[in-house]
Amino acid sequence: MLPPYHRLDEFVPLTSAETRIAEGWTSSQRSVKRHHIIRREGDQVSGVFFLLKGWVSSSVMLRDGRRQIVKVHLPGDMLGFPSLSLVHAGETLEALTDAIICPISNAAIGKLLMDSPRLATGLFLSSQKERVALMQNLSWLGATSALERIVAFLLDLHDRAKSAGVAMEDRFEIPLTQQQLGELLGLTAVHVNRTLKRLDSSGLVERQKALVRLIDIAGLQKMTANIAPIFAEHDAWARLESPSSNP
Amino acid sequence: MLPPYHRLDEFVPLTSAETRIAEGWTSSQRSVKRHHIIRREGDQVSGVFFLLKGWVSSSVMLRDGRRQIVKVHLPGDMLGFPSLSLVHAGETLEALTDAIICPISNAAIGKLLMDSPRLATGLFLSSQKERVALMQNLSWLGATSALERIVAFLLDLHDRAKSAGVAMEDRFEIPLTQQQLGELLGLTAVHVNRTLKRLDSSGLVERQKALVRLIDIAGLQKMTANIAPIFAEHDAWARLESPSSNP
DNA sequence: CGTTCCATTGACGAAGCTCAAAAAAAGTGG
DNA sequence: CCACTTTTTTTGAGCTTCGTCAATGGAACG
Repeated sequence: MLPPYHRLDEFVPLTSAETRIAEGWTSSQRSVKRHHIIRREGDQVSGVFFLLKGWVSSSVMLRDGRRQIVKVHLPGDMLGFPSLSLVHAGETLEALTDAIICPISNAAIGKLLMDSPRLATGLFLSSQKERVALMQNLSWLGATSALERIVAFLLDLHDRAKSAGVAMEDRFEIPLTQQQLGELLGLTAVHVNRTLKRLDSSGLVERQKALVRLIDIAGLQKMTANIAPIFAEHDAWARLESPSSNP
Repeated sequence: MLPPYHRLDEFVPLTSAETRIAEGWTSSQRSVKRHHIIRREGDQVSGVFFLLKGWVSSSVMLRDGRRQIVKVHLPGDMLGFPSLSLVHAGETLEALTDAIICPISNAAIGKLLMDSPRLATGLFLSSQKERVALMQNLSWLGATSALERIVAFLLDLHDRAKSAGVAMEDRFEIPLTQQQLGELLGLTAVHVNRTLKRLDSSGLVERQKALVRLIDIAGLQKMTANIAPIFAEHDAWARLESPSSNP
């Protein structure tokens, strides 16, 4: 059975047969420990994963050892889709916490794309949404200060974590070291630390270990007003009108 | 008829019926002048576009006026797909040169996704490839110097321009102002200028107006050795094995 | 032929990086 | 549960890259 936070029918209502296919993914569950590399950049792409529980990072490595975390995945996310277009994976998937993933083979994805157009459309649109998120992140890295970036990240992640059911109304745990935060935001760990300290002393945020409490969300949002996306309603989505789009 | 540089069957061989659908896209061609805004961020999403001729940029705007160019599109590219997941477009499409685009309606895309699984799979994988490119760009912005970034961009764009048939073996025209280059690479126009001058004087590159000549491609590649993707063969792609994947 | 856009350059300032070290926390084997 | 190691956070000092502001000349364009 799919967890309550699954988002497969976010874009397209599914038939019951299609829902069964999606539920079938969860029949093979794999537990992975924190820090475990689920798939390394360069590995053969044998399929993708559905993230049932836990947090997973997706990152790109540079030859000199630096790396860029490109996405922090939460329960309900699909992992590894970009690499479907490559022979060798272009991203490393690493468990940030103990996690449960459900492997889905290339063949299963291929069959789905051929035989389940509604499900395929859902995955297609969900991938486009990920592209929008990447574009947004790109604009953060390219055009904003460290403080804006960190605040924007906290707010965005908090929203997503709430949707995924892993955050309280005003607080949540972020299983990322400051080093990793830096790799995500394009900053050094030292500068992440200084910026977080500055945030602490502003009184808008409170930290105890990995637990982050957003004391004044409105105040934080004001800080990112300049860099907020102009249009990004996350609650309403286009439907592709088509004669056969209702089950 | 599709231009020779179309890449729709890069991932999946198409049936002749599907090829006809793709060719049908080019039946409605729209000419747009340089600087014309094809679609502005926030506009209703009525469809996508196939870029038949010319260069188009895709950018994200921040409220304070700064903007981030997230992609420079070349002939043969599909434009506007990410926004299919949104009601209001999340990206601005602007013609960098005089261009010819072919509008494709939401309904046509919806029909295609429902009725032409092979074509849909091609679009799906091509979108995943775009995600990989975005991830790569993210790592450039997050973890590299201005010089590395500019050189990496020149090499990457030159490759793509050659594939699209708009570049010679060692030179091509880049219809971007230094301001736009800055918006693409997360730098100020002033710093782009200084860095380009530095490149000039290194003798690896020669510029006359928009015409750029890569004098020593191997030397340039060496400069980006540290930031080159570890795995990124652009000439071999995964096939999703499936009983029905051969026409 | 003036107006506007674009490239170029200089002087200066600031955000963020490097190096280094110490304190705190987390993991580990017995 | 304790000693020990390793990782992570925190802080300081100095430096570099890149940004800001401002001005000039040249090219493009109506």
